[in-house]
Amino acid sequence: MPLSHAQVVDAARAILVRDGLEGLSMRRVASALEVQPGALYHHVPDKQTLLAAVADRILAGVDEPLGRWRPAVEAWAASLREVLLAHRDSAELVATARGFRLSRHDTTRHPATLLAAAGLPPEAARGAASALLYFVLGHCAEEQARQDWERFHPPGPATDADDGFELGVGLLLDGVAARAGNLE
Amino acid sequence: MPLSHAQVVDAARAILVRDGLEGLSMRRVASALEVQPGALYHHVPDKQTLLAAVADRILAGVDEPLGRWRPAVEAWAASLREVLLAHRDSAELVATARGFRLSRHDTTRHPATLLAAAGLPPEAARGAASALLYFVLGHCAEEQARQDWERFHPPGPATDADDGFELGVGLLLDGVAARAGNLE
DNA sequence: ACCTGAACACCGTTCAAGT
DNA sequence: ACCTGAACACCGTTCAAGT
Repeated sequence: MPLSHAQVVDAARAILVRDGLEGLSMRRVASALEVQPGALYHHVPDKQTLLAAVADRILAGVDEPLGRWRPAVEAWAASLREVLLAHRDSAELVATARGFRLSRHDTTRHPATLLAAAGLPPEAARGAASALLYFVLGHCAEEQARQDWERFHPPGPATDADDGFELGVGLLLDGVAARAGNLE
Repeated sequence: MPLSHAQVVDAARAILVRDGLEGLSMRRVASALEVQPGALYHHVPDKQTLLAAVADRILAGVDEPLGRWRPAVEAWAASLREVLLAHRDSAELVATARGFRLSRHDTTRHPATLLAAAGLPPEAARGAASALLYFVLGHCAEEQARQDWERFHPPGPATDADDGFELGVGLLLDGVAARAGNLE
């Protein structure tokens, strides 16, 4: 039975979760699938595209809640964070993959829609959704870098990551509320 | 005349600006200095530490403006963006180097001080400063990824990056204003 | 102390040859 | 079409040996 594209992406995702981003090499994906490295290139054009596919697969698990704009956006942000924290190093992976411009997944589409419904002009809604995404990625990358660090080093001083997360989202949404016409 | 730590960091920074982050290898730094790769390890323990030193050197150029909190924080954010945009791929470099936890530079110290003076409790001031940093890094990483892309591909649809930047900073600072006691 | 020369254990990617 | 085997052009890092 020949290898499929989905199997390659899945194997890569499994290695990411087990060994982290720095352990995710084409050769290790190949060896996990018991295949020669060159065989991967029948299913994926290069490593960048494979990483983008892994990022898309992870992001596919993010909820797209509806309802009153503020709780819905807060739930979206919380779901994004939850999905990222469930996959080691995925915040950095997603940030990196965004740079390649090879993603199919449009991460900001849903929050931008919610913010436009709140009364923000389309341009501002997209901008605010991007700002939210940057904050969540930056915050989760920091959390995951700390987790990676503490795999091999003694834990540093405890910090409440949840509080910091809610603060950042809250500040941005307060800013939105101040500018949005429709406060329902 | 023997090589110095500063020369190694400078050579690395020059290669970053010319060739980008993916072109920045220990072997290229060595060959720019007309030295064998192994020679670098007398001045730097490993590549991660070198990257962190380059990031610190770049961030040393960021202004630390004083005065009324809101214009001062806006000026800090604008200066950070300016410094990042002047060094190819530096937003991604700084984000990556932060993950190593090898930096001497405390990027959020100054804005956190300004925000505390604005009336935010110390914990919230640090959180808001981090949120600002995440936004600036994310926004600049996106700008620089686009610049890298357009080195070899036709330009995509024009977007106004300045507007997006001011929007993000404005949303966060509106949120701060809503929570800060001292509005001077 | 500082550097060379050479090696070690890896990378991503390509490609003729086989089935 | 799909994979193997083998190669190519790179990596980061280490270390005996020289000065």
